[in-house]
Amino acid sequence: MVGIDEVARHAGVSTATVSRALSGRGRISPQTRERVRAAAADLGYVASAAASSLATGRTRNVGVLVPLLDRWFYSTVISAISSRLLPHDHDITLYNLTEDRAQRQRLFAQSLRRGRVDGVIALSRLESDEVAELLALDKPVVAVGPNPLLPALLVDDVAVGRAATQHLLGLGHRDIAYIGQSRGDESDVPAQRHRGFVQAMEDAGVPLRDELTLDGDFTIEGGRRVARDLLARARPTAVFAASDEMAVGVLLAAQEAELRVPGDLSVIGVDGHELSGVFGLTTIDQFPHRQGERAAELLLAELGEAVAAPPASLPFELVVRRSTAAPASPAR
Amino acid sequence: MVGIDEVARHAGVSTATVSRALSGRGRISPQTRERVRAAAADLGYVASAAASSLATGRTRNVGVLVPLLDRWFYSTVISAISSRLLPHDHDITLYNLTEDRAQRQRLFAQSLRRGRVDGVIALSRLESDEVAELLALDKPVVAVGPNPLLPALLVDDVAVGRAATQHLLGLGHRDIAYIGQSRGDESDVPAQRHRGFVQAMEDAGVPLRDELTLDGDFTIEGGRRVARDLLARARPTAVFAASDEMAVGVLLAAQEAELRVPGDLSVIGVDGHELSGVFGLTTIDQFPHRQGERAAELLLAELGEAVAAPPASLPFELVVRRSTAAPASPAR
DNA sequence: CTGAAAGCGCTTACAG
DNA sequence: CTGAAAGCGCTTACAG
Repeated sequence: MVGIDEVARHAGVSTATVSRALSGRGRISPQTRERVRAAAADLGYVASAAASSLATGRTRNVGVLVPLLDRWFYSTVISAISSRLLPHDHDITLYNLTEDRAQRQRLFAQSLRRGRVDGVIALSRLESDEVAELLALDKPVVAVGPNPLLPALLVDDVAVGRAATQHLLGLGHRDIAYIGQSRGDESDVPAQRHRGFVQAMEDAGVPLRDELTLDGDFTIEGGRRVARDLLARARPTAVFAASDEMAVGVLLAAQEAELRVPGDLSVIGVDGHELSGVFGLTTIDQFPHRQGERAAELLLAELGEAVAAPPASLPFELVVRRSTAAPASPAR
Repeated sequence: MVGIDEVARHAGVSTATVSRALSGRGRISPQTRERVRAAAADLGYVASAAASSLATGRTRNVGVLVPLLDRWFYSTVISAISSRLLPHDHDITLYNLTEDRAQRQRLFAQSLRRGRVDGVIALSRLESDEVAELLALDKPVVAVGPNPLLPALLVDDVAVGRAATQHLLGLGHRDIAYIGQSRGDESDVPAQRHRGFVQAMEDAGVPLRDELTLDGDFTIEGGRRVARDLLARARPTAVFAASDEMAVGVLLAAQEAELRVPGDLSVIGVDGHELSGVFGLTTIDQFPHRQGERAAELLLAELGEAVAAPPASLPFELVVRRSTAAPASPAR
């Protein structure tokens, strides 16, 4: 690889001048700048990342902490982050956080402290000691999704749960089952969506029934399994699944049970997952791509690379497709 | 961040000794090593990536070139790469290659030449000028999937196509439709799978019928659209879709057409996509997770971080589920 | 506007 | 086994 000295020699200037010409920092005459640029282009010179980051303290690299790389939501967000960072010439290094505490410990104690990143975007939910280590880095951090103690980009998931439920209530449903996830604490996304469900039901004066609240672990299979059980023993007219993947599972279970959707059963999900379109699933879209873009913009702003976007809660939107309709009127 | 000087002072040694004690390179007395380690641990010292990579020329970082981050196959492979690299203390920086030629150009001409990576894993198909720039880096490169001119990890996709077709032929099918993708050159995965299909049909002496060879663009929607058309005008007893996503689309189209699977129509896909299990789809699993692991291992070997795995073609395997069966015997 | 020189924080021959 | 010192390739006050 050609270094800055060679460029300096070719352009007949000092390395200081080369650096200034190429970085745009500091005053320099237009002619000199051009001469240097030409020489650099000729030689195919690109400044070494290690050397310039050692000299400046900046890496132009962002760390992204992700729990599961091969999940649609996360890969969509990462893709969006990448697309926003690229124009600002920032790279992404990916840190896959497993459940393995020791491994995570090493990530925070070692990897992140090597100074390889200028800032961090956390898609993973972090433990409080991890948050402490992260903040000790003294670098900008942006979280996507609830992450106590960290500046986070949030969707109002209580409102999301309410909106989904109100859609069903508005269609005339009263026997509504809820499929979510019970473990995790109160600030979790699943818990928030459930709270919205409860609020909407209570507001509508519809009594909650325990046997219609289920745990589907946020996968297609989980949704299907739970719905299979449910439909074998109860006949709700509608199901609100707290994720599109679970909702697709419900659709499959309904089909197995020979129930028509939405004739016999309405189903609504949450996410705006790519599968929701395929299955004609009504959903609350939470625009994960936009979440990634916003996270990247926020971080760039904190890094002084862009102007700060106005802080705002993340948007969501009801997308009505063919999986929801008014309940069949009872035989009269 | 605390630097090496501080550790040296605390341990009462020179920075050279600290470096040796921590890196394990060079001879050092056990006592000194321990003293240094203790001091480093106390102070929470971690060597700066920029400084040590400037000094050694090694970054302990691997670049991964990916065409589409939010596609199951790629995110699965990346996840596997990450899991293999982590134990060797190597990070991943992600380069998302879009279709935008100018952007790609900048990636190869600038980003990759900054010296931020020790090697590259290419999941994207590269143009020949891009390959040239990549090789000019003079760093280890491993490609996953066909990539002319690059050392590549390959599944024998002709054999895959043959295996899928032979499964259907073996069940007694003769009217077999093929859904793939026609654009792209001969070394492409789609073209290879198609060749396998053709070979198996010819070997079995079953004439090929043009009207049963279709283009489904490798998405669920594409597979569905094409299968809808197909089933409206022809009645193959089986469909071989060159990807699981297209095969799922076929399943959905069959359902719309009120055809039973496998009673009226057998369907086989390729990939081992997570959806194949959900839909009971017979498929040829190509173990993408293993592909990522192998790619990482190969690269680590070239970087001198591990012993070379024996080079071998990547495995695949027929997974029979409930979407394939013998054709219904014609009414007698 | 430009250059000489110090400095960023490590690593590693070289000497001892 | 250990240390002093040079060097990795940039950037940036400081002087002029």
